[in-house]
Amino acid sequence: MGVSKTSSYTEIQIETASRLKALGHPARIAIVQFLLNQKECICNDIVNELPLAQPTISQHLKELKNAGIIQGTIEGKARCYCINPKVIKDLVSFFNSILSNLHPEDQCC
Amino acid sequence: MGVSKTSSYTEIQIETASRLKALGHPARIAIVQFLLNQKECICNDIVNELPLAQPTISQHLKELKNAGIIQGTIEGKARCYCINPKVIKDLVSFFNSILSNLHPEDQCC
DNA sequence: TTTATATATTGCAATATTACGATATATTAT
DNA sequence: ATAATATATCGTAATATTGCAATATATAAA
Repeated sequence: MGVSKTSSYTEIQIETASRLKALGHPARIAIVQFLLNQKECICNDIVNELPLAQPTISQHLKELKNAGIIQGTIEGKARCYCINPKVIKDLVSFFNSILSNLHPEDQCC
Repeated sequence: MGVSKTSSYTEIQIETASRLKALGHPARIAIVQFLLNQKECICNDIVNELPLAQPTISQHLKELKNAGIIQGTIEGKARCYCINPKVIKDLVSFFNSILSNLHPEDQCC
């Protein structure tokens, strides 16, 4: 993605961006929404649900995991992924703090 | 970003992903946070605030604008950017709906 | 032990992103 | 008209992302 200057951003800015970036792809949004509806959440099920090959799904799951959006446990030959509520709560807080810092009377456009 | 299969995602998934992607970069998070503290929000001010050249800031602003995160009006030789509250509210709803669809008792990890 | 099943990793091609210098455009000031 | 200021656009190099076939790994079944 070109030369990224991460040096002068805060840890929180970098972490938030990384989480939002992880969710910034339709396939990964779809994966998260699919996981919401599953008790048993196994990669192979997702492969049947999305128009993507198994390695691609696996890669997307890895990115969601690296960003902390999902967690996974090994269950025999299967994996069980689920959503990490804390990260989602953090993101709600992030956007709510944007909303509460908006001053409509100051808006110039 | 390689061959992206957008065909079989819903409009909402695509739109949400596009907005989150726009916010998925520390510079753009920083820009949004900077705009929150400004009445007069002019690109040149941001250039002095961030470690990025003017064309790069301009490009990031364009991406935020394309994703609907910010709006801009022309004020003489300056631009006035501000945040679009509706999009932020939509994102809060998106994450809240994830939270409300999480069933802790079903979590397998 | 062989086979089937589920997922991960590797390698690679196509494409997107990031950043910036140079330059264009457009407004304001002189 | 000319110069100064503010922002946008173009072109391009460096790097990241996306997707998949091929293959590896690891568990379970026969």
